[in-house]
Amino acid sequence: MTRPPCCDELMSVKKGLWTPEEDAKLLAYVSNHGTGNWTNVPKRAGLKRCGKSCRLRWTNYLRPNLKHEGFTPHEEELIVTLHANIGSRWSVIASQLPGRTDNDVKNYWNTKLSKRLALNGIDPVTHRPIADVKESITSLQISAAATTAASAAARRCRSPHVFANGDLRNTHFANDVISPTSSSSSSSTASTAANQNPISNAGTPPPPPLPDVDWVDFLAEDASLYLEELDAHLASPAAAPASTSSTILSKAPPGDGDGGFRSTEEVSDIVQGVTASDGWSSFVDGILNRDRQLMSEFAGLTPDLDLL
DNA sequence: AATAGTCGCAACCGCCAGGGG
DNA sequence: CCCCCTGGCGGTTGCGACTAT
Repeated sequence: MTRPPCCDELMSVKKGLWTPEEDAKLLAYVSNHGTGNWTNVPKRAGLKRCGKSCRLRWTNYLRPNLKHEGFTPHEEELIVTLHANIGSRWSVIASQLPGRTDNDVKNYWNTKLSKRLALNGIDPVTHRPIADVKESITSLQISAAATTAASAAARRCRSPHVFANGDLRNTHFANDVISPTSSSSSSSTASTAANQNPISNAGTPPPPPLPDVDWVDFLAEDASLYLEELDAHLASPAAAPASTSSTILSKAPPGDGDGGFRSTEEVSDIVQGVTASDGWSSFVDGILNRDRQLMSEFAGLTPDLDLL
């Protein structure tokens, strides 16, 4: 049943970093024959590499017109904005950044932007202020206490649940052992859940939390890593509300952390909004307004859901 | 100067969708 | 219509470079 490997494992396929000689061979082959039919590329180019590896090397490193310098503030804005609107669709995001690959964008997000968002009081998963998340947790706990009678019915449903407004308030993994070992890993886990199950039960009331394993538990644990910084941030007289901060890391479009799909046209609109904007505030306002408009038009619905 | 810890990037892995036979 | 191959995608890992002690 398992799919055979893309490369003949009997043949000694080299792994790891590419040498300049290998790069030269691949470049020479592609310049002569073009891209495509990657499975035959290693043999024809005289490389002891997997075809997939060749394609990746070309796409992420050797391809012409790739930028290898650092990301500009404008690119950062674009990444954060698009991530807030479409989630971790790195290829879509990268397509809006000339010279950048999805791997570049993904790495930059994972290593820099998500951490900076967290440090500035924005949950990198939902793009909402941590204060809102804290409030959600509190209200959830109150709600949970009042609705324990319904928990038996909810126990039968294993999918993460998201409120119709996009808030990820009550995701649980009844049969999964969630044991976050670091903020980045747990963030990644939550991100995956949020993005792969966007508004999975829109229109239906969220079930109450389960007493055994509740995602809020580890969210709270995870969030605690930077809640102190958030409190300090909010306590500071100079601190602006997170959603109006002039820094890139403070943007928090309301009610949309679901990673719901946006069409190419909508992505382009977002990009144009960033490009046309002469200031972060107007840019943010534009995004927020558009987000509110979309959420009101398609409350609780996403094309992903429509496909189900 | 040596060592441990952290960071960032490159590459790999597994899954999935689309297209062709 | 079905199966298989290929390419694409997102998540994860490995490792070298850098920094702090």
